[in-house]
Amino acid sequence: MKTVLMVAEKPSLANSIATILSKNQCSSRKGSNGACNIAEWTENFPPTQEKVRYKMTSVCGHVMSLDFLPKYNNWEKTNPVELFQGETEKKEATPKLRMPYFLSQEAKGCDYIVLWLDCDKEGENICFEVLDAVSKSMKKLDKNTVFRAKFSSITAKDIVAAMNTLGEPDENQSRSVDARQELDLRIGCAFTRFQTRYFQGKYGDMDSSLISYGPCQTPTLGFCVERHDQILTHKPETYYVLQVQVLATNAALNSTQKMNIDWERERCFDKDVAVMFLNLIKTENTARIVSVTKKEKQKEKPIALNTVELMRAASSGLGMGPSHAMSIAERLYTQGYISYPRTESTTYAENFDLKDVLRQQQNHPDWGAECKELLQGGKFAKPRKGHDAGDHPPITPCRAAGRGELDGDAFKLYDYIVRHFIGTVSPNCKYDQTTVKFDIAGEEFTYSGKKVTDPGFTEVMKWQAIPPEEAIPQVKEGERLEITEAKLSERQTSPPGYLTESDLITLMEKHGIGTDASIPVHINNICTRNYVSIESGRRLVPTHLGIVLVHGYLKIDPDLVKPTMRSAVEKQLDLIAAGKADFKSVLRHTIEVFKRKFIYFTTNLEGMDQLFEVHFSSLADSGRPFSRCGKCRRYMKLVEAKPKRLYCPTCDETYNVPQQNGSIKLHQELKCPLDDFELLYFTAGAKGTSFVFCPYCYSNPPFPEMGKGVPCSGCAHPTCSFGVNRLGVSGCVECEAGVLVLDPASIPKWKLVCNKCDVIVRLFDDAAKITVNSTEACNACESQLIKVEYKEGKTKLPGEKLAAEGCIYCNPELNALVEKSHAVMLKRPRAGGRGRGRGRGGRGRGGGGRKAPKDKMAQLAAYFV
DNA sequence: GCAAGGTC
Repeated sequence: MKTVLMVAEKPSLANSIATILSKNQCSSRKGSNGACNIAEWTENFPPTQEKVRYKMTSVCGHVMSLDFLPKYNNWEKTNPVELFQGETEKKEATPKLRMPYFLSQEAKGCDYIVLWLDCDKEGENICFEVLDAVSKSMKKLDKNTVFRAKFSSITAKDIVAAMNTLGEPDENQSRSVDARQELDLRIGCAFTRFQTRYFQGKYGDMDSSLISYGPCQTPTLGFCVERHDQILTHKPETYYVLQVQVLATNAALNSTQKMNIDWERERCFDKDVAVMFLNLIKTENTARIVSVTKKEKQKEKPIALNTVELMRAASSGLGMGPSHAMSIAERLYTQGYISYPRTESTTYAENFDLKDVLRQQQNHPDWGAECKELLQGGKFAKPRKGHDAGDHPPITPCRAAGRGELDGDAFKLYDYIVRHFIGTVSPNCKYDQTTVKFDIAGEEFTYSGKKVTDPGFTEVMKWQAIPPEEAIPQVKEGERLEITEAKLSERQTSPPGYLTESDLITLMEKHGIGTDASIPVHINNICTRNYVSIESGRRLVPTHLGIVLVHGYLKIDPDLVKPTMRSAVEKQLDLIAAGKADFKSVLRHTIEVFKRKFIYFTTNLEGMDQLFEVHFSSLADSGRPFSRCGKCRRYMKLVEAKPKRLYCPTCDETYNVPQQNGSIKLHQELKCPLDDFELLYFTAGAKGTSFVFCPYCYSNPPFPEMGKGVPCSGCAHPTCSFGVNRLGVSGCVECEAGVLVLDPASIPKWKLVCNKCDVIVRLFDDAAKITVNSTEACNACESQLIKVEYKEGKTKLPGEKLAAEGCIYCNPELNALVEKSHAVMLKRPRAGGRGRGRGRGGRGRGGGGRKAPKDKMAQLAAYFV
């Protein structure tokens, strides 16, 4: 029997499609990468009309992603303009998943392949990534063996229809995605590298380690700054409002009611004119009722919920950021509480059982009553028609969850999704609107009120309810009401507020900036890059850095920040997708345009730089004198703003320092024997890691194997008293390559620190002195011997001994005073973590955990022999 | 260390 491999875009879809096509008769197993499932069954294959074995699996989004060749990785050596031509390569998008390998394994011996990727351009592109991965292991790959399934919803009807009308993948659409990837990469990286290096080399207080540019993030920032500018340029204007109060008397009830009526002209900017109107009104004692009208009105219920609306509601109503909301939604989905949360569609599938969803919720303490009312009270109303994007159905609840079942934010979001769903199948909210029109000396005034006749969906979506207003008194046309007060009120026009996150999402959606899945990422980006901060009410307030950047682009080349740029590029890409333009020529032309823009930008940068100068201080004026430079012997300054660094004003050079939280101090005014720079000591507190480092070597490793950002404990210098050759004790008890090195400054909480991972080994508390005997190793385990000395009265050695020398693993007296742990706050615990230390001491021999340290020492020392 | 796009 022949075999058909079928691939969907994500595991959940593979499961749904397999269940539908096999009529729930498939077996299922976990894939070798731990993320994907493989479902199998036997059934007829429409294109060839033969019985085949089906194998349905999936990828997890893109298999590959585009990047530059490694030779372009060095920011110092690569001129950013080269990035418009530099060679690129496709790399595995998520190496951890080993997706190409997984696909090629599963494709072995398969005769046909059916591609069930999402029916959009990205999906089409993933089709070809999949084909590439299986090309070598499938029996044959041609027009007769490769099929593309085109479906518009995940319903049995659609999926079966797609299976019966298989087509072929669309290379043009896929190529348009290739083009987009390449453009985004080249443009983003060129601008980002250029402006990061330029401004970081000049200013010391920008507090941002990366000044990024991107075709989506920059326009997103642009929206926030545009609003900021509107606020700043707003000039308050004084205007005047006529305020009139009349008295309605209800003889039957023997009651009166005061009514503030609204002037039809609303406001007037000229004081003299306003005073004239007031004087005119004052000529009358009564207001004549011209008309009383009552109209039945409706407030429309919502359309079905999609991702963007969910994010908006979460931000404005629940105070949750879009990223946070989506990660919760994802969890609710995988736990089976809601349907797939990433969708553009706002219309339910025709055969979707809406009432069944209501039935699931009808016993819920919070909204069960409303569900019953819809089901049994005959109030159920057909949902409004929205948009069908052909991707996934709208977001709906899948099963009932009690308040205690989900934690705080998860329940809040779930609560919203359920209420929104119930709202969509509820009647509209109906109310009567009564409007009373008045005439006073020829000027028109109105008073209106709403009275709810049927709350409809607002019963369950309470925040949408029409607030109860004062009832309209029983008044009649022609009646005259006494004017009890008439005055002029002086007010001022006020600026708009800063953009709310919800406004921003709307703007992004409107201009096609990002997609439902990437909108939260772009918003996150502009926050973490320190371009905007989120203030109360989730409003986005741009920082100095964000404002200066956008103003700079506007000065030099507004295209760089305008939202229209993205859509212009997408139009070009659509030509490729439609087969109307050649991939290569569109790409070449667009790259050329942006390269010119880039060159123009870099040669006209003074425009932007002038703005930076106003807001930021030069490197020379930043930081405090700290340690001596090895080249000029003068003091360098420690700049604390991100990225933390040392700057030598004399040499005009900067040097990297550790970026982790912790403190940096001078290390006993000692110098690196290689370059004469003063040594520094970094410590993340008593429980954290600590090490000695040379600021020059830290940025410019003296030995190729040392790498950047390596402290003295990783330095193979043969005689320096801080190198691994003098302070190294043994191989790390956990990681492969690390060596445990004595921290010579850790007195009295002595510790060994791994020079590769976050293991620390605390030993000999309160000892006065600890030294590593770098010439003598333990016969049994090959660790270097350690000598410990205590002051009188402090010793913990047996028999009140004041000093001892031996192996800290094999000598039981010493081993008893050794304790292993992890440095806190530096790394997250490893996945599937191997516990936090194994209690007292690394065990002696035979534990199998420790590696022979001597080889490593020998390797390092070999450099100098 | 850069982008944006999928998704886990």
